[in-house]
Amino acid sequence: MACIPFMRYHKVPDETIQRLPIYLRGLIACSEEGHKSISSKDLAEFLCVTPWQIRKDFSYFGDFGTRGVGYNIENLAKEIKTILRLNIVHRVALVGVGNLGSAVLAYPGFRTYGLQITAAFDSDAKKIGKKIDGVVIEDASNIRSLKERKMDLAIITVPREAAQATADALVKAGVRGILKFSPCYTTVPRKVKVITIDIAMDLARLPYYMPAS
Amino acid sequence: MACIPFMRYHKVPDETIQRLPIYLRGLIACSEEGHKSISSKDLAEFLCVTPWQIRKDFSYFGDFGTRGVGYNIENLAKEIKTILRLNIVHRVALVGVGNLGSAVLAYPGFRTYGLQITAAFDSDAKKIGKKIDGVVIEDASNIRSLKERKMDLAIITVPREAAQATADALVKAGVRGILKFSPCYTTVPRKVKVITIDIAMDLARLPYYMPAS
DNA sequence: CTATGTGAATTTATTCACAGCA
DNA sequence: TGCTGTGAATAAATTCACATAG
Repeated sequence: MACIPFMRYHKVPDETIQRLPIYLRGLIACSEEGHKSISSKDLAEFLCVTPWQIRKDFSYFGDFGTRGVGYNIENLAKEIKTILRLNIVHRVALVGVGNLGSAVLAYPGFRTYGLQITAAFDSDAKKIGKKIDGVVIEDASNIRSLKERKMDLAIITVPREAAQATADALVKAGVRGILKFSPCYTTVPRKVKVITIDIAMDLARLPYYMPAS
Repeated sequence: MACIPFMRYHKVPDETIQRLPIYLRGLIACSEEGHKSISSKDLAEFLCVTPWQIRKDFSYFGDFGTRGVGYNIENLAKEIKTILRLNIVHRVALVGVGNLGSAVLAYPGFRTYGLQITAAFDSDAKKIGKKIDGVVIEDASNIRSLKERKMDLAIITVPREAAQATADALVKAGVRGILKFSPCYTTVPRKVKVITIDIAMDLARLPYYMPAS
């Protein structure tokens, strides 16, 4: 009950957490179109989901709307940010400045959520000291400095073989959230959350849905 | 019943389909370690899932194991590939050769699943004709040629604003499976499957799981 | 005796229907 | 009256327990 803020009586499904950033993205888009208020019905239509799904998801955390009216967009966005702990700016470290790592480093989409990559590491001596998108590449052995730099979020874009060692180093440096692009399982302490994006795997399940040509 | 091959009486959960590539990845890894046969218990341990989950997932499609023994790795891998329609090599088109697109173009992980990017498109005249990872960048207007080139899988790595138009062009060219990195919803005909990878969104839900520092 | 395959039980998530408030 | 918030009903996925085959 007490360990997660804003949680009400019921346990929050992980699916709900996955949907919150979608809602946030939608609200920000609506806000940019100049709207101040929106009903669950309209937001649902905009995002191609159902109104009751939206209302149920919010109900786990509090009463954010006004009956008969709808939701104040700015306020609701702020509430979601607070739930997701995105109400503060997070500085993120990236390990593995190869093709994919460089692209992620330059990816503009993080700003929407108040996330910014402010450190990059690689083990290739030729890359150390170079600057990509304003971030100086440091030697991988410097990962340990993340503790005193108070950075606890990281992105892993190293080859599969190096993923476990990288995760170990990050955990040792106090990192507690990892977004990993390496296609493998990685063992971490219970308190550390790892989310894996496996690009090839996602592409690989597309043909299943495509009836024979 | 008839439209999806290998399906048995029960409806197959989408979660099962999402897990099949994980099993495949694990089997390939085991095979490379020289193993010929494996039990659901050992495979489960290796992949950090449960044995009954694995057995249940396979049971939707057929009897692939031998009671008292386990599964023949090579055979099971072949069965999964057939289910996912990965038993043939798929040629994939990529649209949007920016930072992320270039990285995806050079990504080595697709080979595991018999997927290869053999066409790349961009609307920036300065990029047309250049070669990245052996693939010549073509003008986006050439997307229409995908029909006669018999390519029905595509990756979208264009900015959000261009995603819908790109998807429209791809669908018009006969593409029926799309892996999209653009963070937005895209409308496509029912028969077309879109899988979205939203990098920022995945990073954005990490802080939720991290107890206050 | 071992490990699969699967109906049944359980748990979990989604959908509904409507009470309750502006 | 309109739209939220939520317990109850439904649907779905996971887990279990055991019959079955090698």
